Amino acid sequence: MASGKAKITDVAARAGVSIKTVSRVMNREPNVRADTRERVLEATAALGYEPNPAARGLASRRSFSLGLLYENPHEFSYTQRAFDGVFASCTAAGYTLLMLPCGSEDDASSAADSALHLAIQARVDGVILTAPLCDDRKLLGALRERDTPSARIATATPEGLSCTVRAGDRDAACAITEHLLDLGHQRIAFIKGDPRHGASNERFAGFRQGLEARGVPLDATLVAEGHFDFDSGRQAAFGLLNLPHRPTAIFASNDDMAAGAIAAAHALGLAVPTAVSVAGFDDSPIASRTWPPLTTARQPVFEMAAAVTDDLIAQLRGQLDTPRHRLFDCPLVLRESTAPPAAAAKKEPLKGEHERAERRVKS
Amino acid sequence: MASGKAKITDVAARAGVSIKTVSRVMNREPNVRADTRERVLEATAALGYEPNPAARGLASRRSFSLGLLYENPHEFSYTQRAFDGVFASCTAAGYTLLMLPCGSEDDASSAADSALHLAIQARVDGVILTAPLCDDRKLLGALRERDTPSARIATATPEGLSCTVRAGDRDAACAITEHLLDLGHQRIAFIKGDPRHGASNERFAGFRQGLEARGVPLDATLVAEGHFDFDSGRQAAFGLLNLPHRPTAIFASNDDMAAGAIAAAHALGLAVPTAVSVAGFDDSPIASRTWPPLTTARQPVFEMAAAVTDDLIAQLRGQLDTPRHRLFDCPLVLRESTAPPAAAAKKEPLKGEHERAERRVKS
DNA sequence: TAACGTGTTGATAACGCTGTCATTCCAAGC
DNA sequence: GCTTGGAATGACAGCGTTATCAACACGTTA
Repeated sequence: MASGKAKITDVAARAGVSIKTVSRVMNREPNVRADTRERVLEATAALGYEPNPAARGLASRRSFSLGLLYENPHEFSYTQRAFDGVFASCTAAGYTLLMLPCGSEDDASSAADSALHLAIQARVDGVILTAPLCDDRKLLGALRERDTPSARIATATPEGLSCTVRAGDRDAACAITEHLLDLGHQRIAFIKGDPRHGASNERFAGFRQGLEARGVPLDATLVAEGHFDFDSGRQAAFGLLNLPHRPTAIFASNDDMAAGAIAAAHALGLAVPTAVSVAGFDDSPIASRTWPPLTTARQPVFEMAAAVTDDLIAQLRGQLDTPRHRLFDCPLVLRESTAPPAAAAKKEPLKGEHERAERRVKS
Repeated sequence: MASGKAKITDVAARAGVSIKTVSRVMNREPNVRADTRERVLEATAALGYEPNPAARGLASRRSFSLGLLYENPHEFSYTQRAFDGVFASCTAAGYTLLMLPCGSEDDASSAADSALHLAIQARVDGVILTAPLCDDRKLLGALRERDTPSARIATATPEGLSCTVRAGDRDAACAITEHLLDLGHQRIAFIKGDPRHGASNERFAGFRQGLEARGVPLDATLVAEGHFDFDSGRQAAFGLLNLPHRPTAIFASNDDMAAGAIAAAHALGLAVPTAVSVAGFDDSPIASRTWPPLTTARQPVFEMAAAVTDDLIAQLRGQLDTPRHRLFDCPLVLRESTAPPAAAAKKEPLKGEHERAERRVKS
């Protein structure tokens, strides 16, 4: 209730115990009699006592804070969702969280450098790395050298001493591909993601796996490069949709690129999904903001981030002897951007759009 | 170069000075001879010395960190953009930054409480408040009580002891309205924002001002309530576009709602901008990801956040005697979601769309 | 009864830095 | 040469907590 200026000696005096006992209570250490603990808690409440984190950090050589390292994110909502998950776990465990953006534009080495500098300067107890930082060998080596525990989100190498979490990218990409095949699509284009992300390879592998399972050959002309951002998705889709024999479906390996593909289709006067189906990946906020909303696979970023943070904190507390490697499923999310290919699509793509629009007006 | 374990005594020994002199150099204090400073800097570099923030904080009674308080943001990219700006200024000034999300869903009082708790626990030197937290009287009062300096982004009350920054919402909204009027629109609908945000009133005021300047009466049936999020924008637009005598343009008071309005128009088979023009506000990332991309007003969130952070830090350093209140212009961004009203729009809205699409195919 | 173990508590020394104040240095003025 | 004053530097005491280790209380066993 009172001003936040009480210190541990005040609490100790009021509770009639030594400061060490107060410290024990605050840190939930064992071997404190129940009634003593009660008295101390009463005193802390009455005085509005909050331990001074600087003093705690200095004496214990820990900072009780973690750093979340990320590169300038391509898909701008991913970091936010990861942050929310990490923050939730940090708060529950009494840790504070620092977001540590790392310049990326230029070269990857500078990203690693700035990451390190930030982490060292902030003296965090551990860091959480998002893709593609989590697979940067130089950065990982430097962290190991400094004995900074780390956890990795969406890594390509789910192994080693640090806890990791990743999504079942391959299976989900395979499921999306099969969904498109089930709808009757035979010419399915794929837009790859940033090759530095481990997920990119996995998703492409899932796409190929899905085709193979159905005996549909991979057409290399229908595979385009992208970088997980809207513009690269739009560019790639323009190229694909201008092909002499264009695809009836585009599977972009994330939602931001899928949104770009939709924009490209619109710009070309091709209705989605009537003339061309589009699928994404992640179920990020933009997936439900496009028109039509995107069929995608839901990557549970919040849950993944929270889980791996729990693991890292457990590791810091010595409650985890061997690192844990988690895998989360990405359930298919069916929305309106995918549909069976129109038989007449190649000849009169606009017919479908017109009919569809009319059908919906005043709905 | 070396391990990050060097302490100030090591540096002092190597440089042949006292620890106090090292401290002076590290803190850029005056009255250190140039060659002494050089020797110290050489030693810090050689030893890879990084001051221990906990010890610094304990001794100086400062944390060298700021907190960025925000509510569960309606428009998910705003916080990220603000964060980037605040972070840039913090880094430049040697401060670290804590993001402090405050639960909001339920009641506003709990948001203020959780905000306070976070800020106190983290012992930040100051906090930066985003809307609508920045106008929460209870929160502001509690901060003042605890002598926690604050800065406010997008406040409705640009006054008082804390530095503030806001956008010229009214003027920009007026400019957008005039843009629509200039295109020939007479029936312009407006979707209001979350009433707890000061910007909501300002933008609505700007809309009315624009109409008034041109002598167009305000039609109350064309004003809908929204909450700055996609869904409320879509809902509101559905209502407006289903009106017997529907508007030819919709001005949504932020981009997320405008994206919702576009989705509603698409769902009703109304082409944008041929059958209905849509304008947003903010120029957030989604503004360039919709189809068609949004005409909007660019709110320079990064610059605003960076500027107010600079001001707060200057205040903390005692370099600013009276609080500074900044105002940033929001330039109009013309994209493809606005166009002159189609003469035939009311009778055959789909005609325009069809033609437009055909004209664009293979472009 | 004495010795022992276990659970509980406290006295005191760090932790690595900054603030305060004393001291030294050195050039300028008499 | 001696004094003076401001610039440069250092000695040392905290800052508020945790860690270490000693001390104590109390029930159990020999």
